[in-house]
Amino acid sequence: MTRSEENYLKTIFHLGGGDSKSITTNAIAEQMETKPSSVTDMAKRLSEKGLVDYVRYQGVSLTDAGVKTALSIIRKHRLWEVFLVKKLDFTWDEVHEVAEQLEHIKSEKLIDKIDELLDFPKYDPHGDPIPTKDGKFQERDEKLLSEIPINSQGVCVGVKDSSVPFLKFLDKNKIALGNTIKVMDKEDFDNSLRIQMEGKEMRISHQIAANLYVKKND
Amino acid sequence: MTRSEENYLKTIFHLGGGDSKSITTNAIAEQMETKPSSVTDMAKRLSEKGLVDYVRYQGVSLTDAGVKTALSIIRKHRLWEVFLVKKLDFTWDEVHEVAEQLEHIKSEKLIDKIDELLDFPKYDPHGDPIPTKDGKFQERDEKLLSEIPINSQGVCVGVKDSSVPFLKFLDKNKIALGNTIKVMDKEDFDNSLRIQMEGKEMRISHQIAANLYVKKND
DNA sequence: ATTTAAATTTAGACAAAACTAAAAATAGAT
DNA sequence: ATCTATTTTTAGTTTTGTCTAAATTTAAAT
Repeated sequence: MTRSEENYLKTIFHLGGGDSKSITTNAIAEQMETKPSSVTDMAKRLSEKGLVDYVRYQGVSLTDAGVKTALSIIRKHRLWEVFLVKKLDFTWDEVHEVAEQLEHIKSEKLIDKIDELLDFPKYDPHGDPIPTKDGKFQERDEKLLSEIPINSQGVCVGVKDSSVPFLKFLDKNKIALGNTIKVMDKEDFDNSLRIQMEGKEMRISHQIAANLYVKKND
Repeated sequence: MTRSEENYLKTIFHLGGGDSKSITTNAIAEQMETKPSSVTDMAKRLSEKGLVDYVRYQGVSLTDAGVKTALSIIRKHRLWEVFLVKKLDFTWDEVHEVAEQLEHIKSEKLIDKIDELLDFPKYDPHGDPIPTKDGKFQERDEKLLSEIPINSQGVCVGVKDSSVPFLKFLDKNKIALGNTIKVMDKEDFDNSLRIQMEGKEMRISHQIAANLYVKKND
C-alpha cells in the first residue's frame, strides 16, 4: 500500500465512494488536483488489488477492503489532528497539512498508543468523527446551522468547510465548537442570520451558517 | 529533498562523511542494503544539489549544507525515539523502525513542539546525543566498558550496537542505562569481564563489553 | 437519429529510484 | 611495469506515479 494509493482511497471515500456509489475520474482528479488520466491509471491499479470496483467510463467505488483501508487512514489522520491540538498546542487551522503526512506512518502500535494517550477521542478538532479500530463511525444527529428554524438553538459541534480561511474567520469572531447558538431571525433577502451566541448577538452570512454543524437542543 | 536523499545523507554522516572524509559507494551500498550502482546515481544527484562532494572512483563526503541536513534528520529521529519511549511506552528495541518513518515528516513546528514536550532531552533512549536545532552535538566523555581498567567503575550511558537482539539481551540481564558498573576482573583467555552491577556480580563476554558505553567515575 | 460537447481513456513520455550486466578504473602483488 | 582482482561506473531496464496530446465513448441537444 503506497502513499499515493492511500490518498486515492481516502479521497474516493470522502466523495462518497464508500456507499457503492460510482465516483467519476474527473471528480477525483479535481479533488486531488491532478489529471483525469492519472486517476484512470490509478483506478486500474487499485482495481487489480481489489480495493475498488472500476468500470470504464463509469467511475470507481470502494470495495469492502477499500472502505476498510480508507477508514483506517481517516482514523489516523483525525487522531493525529487531536494529538497536535491537545498535546502540542497547534491551532485547528494548522493541523491538516501535518496530519496529511502523519497519517501514512505505518505502525499499528503507534496509532493505538496515540489513541490511548488522548483517551480515545470521538471527534477531531473540526468535529469530524473518528472511526473506531474496527471501522465504525459514531454518527451524530447534527444539522447545518442554516437549516434549523428561527428560535431554535443548538451546540456548535463541527465545521463542514475546514479550510484555513474559514477557520481563521471563526476564531476572529469567537465562534468555537461547544458554543451554544440560537437563531433569532433570518433575512429573506440574503439568507443571513441574526444569532445569539454566548450572550452576544451578531449577524452571520448564509455562507457561514451553511458551513457550521450544530446539535439541536429544542 | 526526497526521503531517499535524506536517507543517503544520514547514512553518509553515520559513516563519517561529515568530517570531509571520503566514503566509498560500496560502503554506503552495504550499509543501506542496496547496490553500489544505485549509490553512484544518488551521489551524482546529491552532488548536483550541493549536498555532497563527489569524485568519481573516490567516494563522497558531505558539504556543510549536507552536514546540516543530515544533523536535522538525526535530530528528528532521536527526538521521536524519546517521544515513543517516554510518552507512548515503547521499549528501546521497538523505536528505531517507527522513528525511521517519523524522521521524514516535514514540519519545523512539529519537531520543535515535540522537543519542548519532552523538555529538551539531550540523549535518545540508546544514549546517543541529540543534536541541537543549530546542529551542535553535546559530546560526552564516554568509553567502551571493554576499555576501562580493572577496579575502575562508571555509569552505563549508551550502547554502540543498538540492534534488537543486543537490546533484548541487555533487558534480559537487567543491564540498563544509568546502572553503575564496576570491572572486577578480566579473563585473558577470552577477554570476558567479571563485573559488579547494582549489588550483583556477573560475567559478560567481550562482545557485550565492547558495545556498552560508560562514563568513568574513578 | 445525428451531431456536438464533454468526459474519459489510451498511448507515449518523463522523473525518481531502484536493479542487472557489462565496461572501466584503481590498487595490490609480483 | 604489468597483470589481476576488486571497486566503481556506465548503459540500459523496471516500477511508480505523473503528465500531455490524441482518440474514444458517453450524454445532451437538435
